Amino acid sequence: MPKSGNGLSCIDILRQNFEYLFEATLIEEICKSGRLQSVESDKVLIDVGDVISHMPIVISGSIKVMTEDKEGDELLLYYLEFGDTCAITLNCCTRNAKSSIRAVVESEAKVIFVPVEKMEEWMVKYSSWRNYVLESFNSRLHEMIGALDNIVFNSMEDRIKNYLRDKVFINKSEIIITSHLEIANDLHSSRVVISRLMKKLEKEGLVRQTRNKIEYLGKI
DNA sequence: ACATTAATTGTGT
DNA sequence: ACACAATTAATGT
Repeated sequence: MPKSGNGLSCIDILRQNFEYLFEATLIEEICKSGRLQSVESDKVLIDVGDVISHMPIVISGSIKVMTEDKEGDELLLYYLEFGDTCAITLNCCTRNAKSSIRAVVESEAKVIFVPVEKMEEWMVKYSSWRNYVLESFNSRLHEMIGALDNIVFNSMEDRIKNYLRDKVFINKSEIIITSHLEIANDLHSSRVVISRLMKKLEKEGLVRQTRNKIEYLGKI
């Protein structure tokens, strides 16, 4: 029994948002096989090592995707927003491999979960689906390349700035609720380094901060 | 309202 | 990187 949150059925939401992207028959199929779910913040949708049985399509809210190394340190890869789907999931599930990523809900989201078998079936059957999947694969890849050269070529200070800017954008709020420790985990750094740099950014007037809250004062 | 505790943040070495 | 101090939020009495 899928919760739709605001009383809209799955098919209404799909029609509303994907009308011009998918043909009507495909929308019906997605509705039949997929299940719509509202998920609260911090819920872990997919964890490292999980076997993927469903792929997510994000309707609203945002989802944070990261990897984890063997010491348990994380690295933020990219965010998923409206209309996005997770490319790595696609890769994993078609070959029935285990997930190398973790997906956590960043801000309360509505997500449609589609079983893997259907994905493949639709890839052949609907060109709109094929395009959607390939397109999404492509943009995820570009985001990851962006994240990579951010890491390689930018200083930690710039990485924090980018991180804050992204978070403001993704949550559509200048107010960021998070701790220095969380930022450190996301950026694969240490808490002390983040605290020092955040203090500096505060002095420069880019942010104002109180405990667990950062107010972004720069341009977006 | 106050004291206790836990978590977060700041700083010096 | 580590240790510790300072600050703040949460909780119980």
